Amino acid sequence: MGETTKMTPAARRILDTASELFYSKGIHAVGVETIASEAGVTKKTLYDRFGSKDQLIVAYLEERDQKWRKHLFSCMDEVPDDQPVDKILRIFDALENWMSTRNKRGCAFVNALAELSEETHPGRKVIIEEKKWLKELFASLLGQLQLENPDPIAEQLFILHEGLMVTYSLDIYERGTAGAKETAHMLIQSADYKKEEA
Amino acid sequence: MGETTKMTPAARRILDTASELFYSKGIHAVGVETIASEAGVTKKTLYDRFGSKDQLIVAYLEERDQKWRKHLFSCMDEVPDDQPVDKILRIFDALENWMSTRNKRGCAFVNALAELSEETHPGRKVIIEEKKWLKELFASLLGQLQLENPDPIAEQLFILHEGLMVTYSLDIYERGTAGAKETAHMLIQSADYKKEEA
DNA sequence: TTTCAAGTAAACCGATCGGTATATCTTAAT
DNA sequence: ATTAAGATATACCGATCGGTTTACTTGAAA
Repeated sequence: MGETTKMTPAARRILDTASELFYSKGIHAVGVETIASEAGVTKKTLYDRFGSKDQLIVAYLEERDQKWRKHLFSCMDEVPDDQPVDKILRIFDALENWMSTRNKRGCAFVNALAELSEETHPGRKVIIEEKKWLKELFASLLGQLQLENPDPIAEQLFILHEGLMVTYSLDIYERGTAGAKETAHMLIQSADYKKEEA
Repeated sequence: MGETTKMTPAARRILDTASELFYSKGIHAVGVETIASEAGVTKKTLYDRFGSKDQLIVAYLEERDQKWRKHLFSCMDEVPDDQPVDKILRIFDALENWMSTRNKRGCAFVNALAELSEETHPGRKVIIEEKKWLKELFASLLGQLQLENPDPIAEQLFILHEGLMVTYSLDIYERGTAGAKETAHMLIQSADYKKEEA
């Protein structure tokens, strides 16, 4: 199910239903029978459109990845391109908004990775690529500053981001993501700038 | 299965087998039949000792919690009680050691929480208590310093810890936990100390 | 007007799920 | 010597798992 592929109305309903159930109940805990009936569709239609449960899982992960990136960019687009520090901090704003609306059960990718233990499952690649992409996003934004060595800082920002995401569902924070944003700011400020001479 | 309860040899084998399988394959992906046969035990013995799969899951989580705390304390005990900063940093050493030996698939508690979606499942309490306990451990160690407001820092250390743990299995770090330890140190140093006057 | 993709309805498949039942054996404590 | 706990072996239970099959209907494009 490629990025620009138009889905049939039934396929759309199936994927929407599966996405919600996979995230809220877990992948293995939800059967195809349940998905089909909740979507108001027969099992045959589900298999005609998606081929197998595994492929439906992959479609779920790919679409969630797309939606998250889109949300992220729409938040970051509000800050001008020549202010990379603010853009980085905006990622944490985007996360807060994302979590409070459609992320009550932690990180969908981390959760899915916990269930997809088979090394060869195609869903794993989607997940790992998503994580690498985010880490690289931090790195490329830091790269716009004149930092001596942006990668270690990008790594810490990424860890901070992931930690915040997985622990958010524990409901133990009073200040939301504000604290993490301050930590992120501190991390950026702690970096050494390139020496201009030579 | 309380902390000091002596298990029968069969029960011991069952729990060991279940722990390894639950962690490596996921909870829902492993059936009681598999656990019993891998442990060299009949299903009846499993049910005689643990009552149900859910109770076996709880025993798994409780024991893993105990082992982790034991490991943590044995690492922290090597640094004197009057050096709380080093004790905090030692938590990150303990984490590195723990992860490289028995944590190749991320955080067992986060993974289990992803699969236990039912709000009433007794395993959820074990997990959430474990996370709260760790956050409080950071807070109490910071409390030994004369900090103005230790809780927000404890929160950030906790997020850092969790982020490192869940992302470790992605195999994208070259320096292991060293970077996170530096971030932790920076966080502690950033805190304001209590004003001595008044 | 024909054709074809998209859909419904419902039965069916072997395998596995968590859990129970019955009957027998071994071993250590009373 | 007797009892009771811990264990084995094995068959069984209804329910659900992912997936397939056959037959029929609908709607829009060629």
